[in-house]
Amino acid sequence: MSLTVPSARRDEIVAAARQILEKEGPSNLTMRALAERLEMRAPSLYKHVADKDELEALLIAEALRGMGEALHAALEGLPSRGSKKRALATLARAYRTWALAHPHLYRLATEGELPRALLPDGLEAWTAEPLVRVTGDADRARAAWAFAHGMTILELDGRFPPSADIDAAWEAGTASLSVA
Amino acid sequence: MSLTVPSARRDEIVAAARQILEKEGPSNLTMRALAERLEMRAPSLYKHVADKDELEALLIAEALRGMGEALHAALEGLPSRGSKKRALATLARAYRTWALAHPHLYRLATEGELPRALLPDGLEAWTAEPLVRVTGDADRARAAWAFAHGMTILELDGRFPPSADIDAAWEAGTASLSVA
DNA sequence: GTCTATAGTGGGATAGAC
DNA sequence: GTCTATCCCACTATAGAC
Repeated sequence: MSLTVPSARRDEIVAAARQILEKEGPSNLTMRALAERLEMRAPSLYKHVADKDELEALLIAEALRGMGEALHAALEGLPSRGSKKRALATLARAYRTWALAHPHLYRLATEGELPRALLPDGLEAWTAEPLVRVTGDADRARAAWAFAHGMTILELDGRFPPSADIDAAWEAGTASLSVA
Repeated sequence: MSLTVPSARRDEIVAAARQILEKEGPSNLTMRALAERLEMRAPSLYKHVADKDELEALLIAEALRGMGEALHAALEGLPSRGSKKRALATLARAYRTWALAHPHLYRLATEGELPRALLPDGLEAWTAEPLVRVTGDADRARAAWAFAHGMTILELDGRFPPSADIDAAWEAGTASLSVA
């Protein structure tokens, strides 16, 4: 099965996989369960998708598009000559909101190695673009991304104690991280 | 098998498990492989360890102790009235160095849920203590921890492009994150 | 405390007929 | 493009003898 031949059936498969992933978590996303939801037999899936890795790459691409849309949209609502610090906080809020709304998709797209060879060209960079624009510098963008990802994944993993004021920690970070 | 009954044999099992984990990664740490390394049969392991979860908790405890030692030691070498900013950078270096030296152990201890019920009381707090001391505040400590964990896990996962100047990103973050 | 034997579960993937 | 049949893999964990 070649990589990028589009097909309506395949889109249905990816949509179903996404539903399973988002609602039941990664351990329940098996080729068998996916086939069952589509009312077909598992071996038939392999006529549409090379293997599970390809399927996951298609989901990761959806995640990157979704996150990218959220981040680009967050910046659009802002005055173009406004405070960069404020823009960073806005971006951070959009990032966290998207991740908490799609925790399994967020994890899939941000944990472990990224199967770059299976992703559309330029998608990764497009997703990250708003952050680079606000920080004005690749090093600061990476620092800000690391902070946001760290906060997000630690929250998703239940690493902060119940008493922790997570909003305040985000605030402490975005207020002090340097921007352009 | 009760939780905290110490035993020499169990220490050997944990040590062997750690070797496998560190050298061959988590997917190769199976009860079978562990038994094989110890020249015994897998079922015999269950006389010493309740199950794999308990074994992993013992490894996580080792990781937290190791990281904690590295962080406490890093602060000891510093003048007690020196710059907090400088202390934060020192701590960050120690954190990163430890993680890169023990990537699989680092992942085990920082990814996913922490099995707090199976860990020694106070260990988690002791590991984090140096960071709280330097930032002087729980919110800032969490922000700094999120930054450090984000940088580390993104580096371990190969998320930064080869062209990225990871040292510079660390520097950008630690220089701007606020301290006491 | 070690063994043998094995249960029980689940997964990804392929061959070949229709 | 779908099916049936099946393979092959791997793992955790238990029962019961010694």
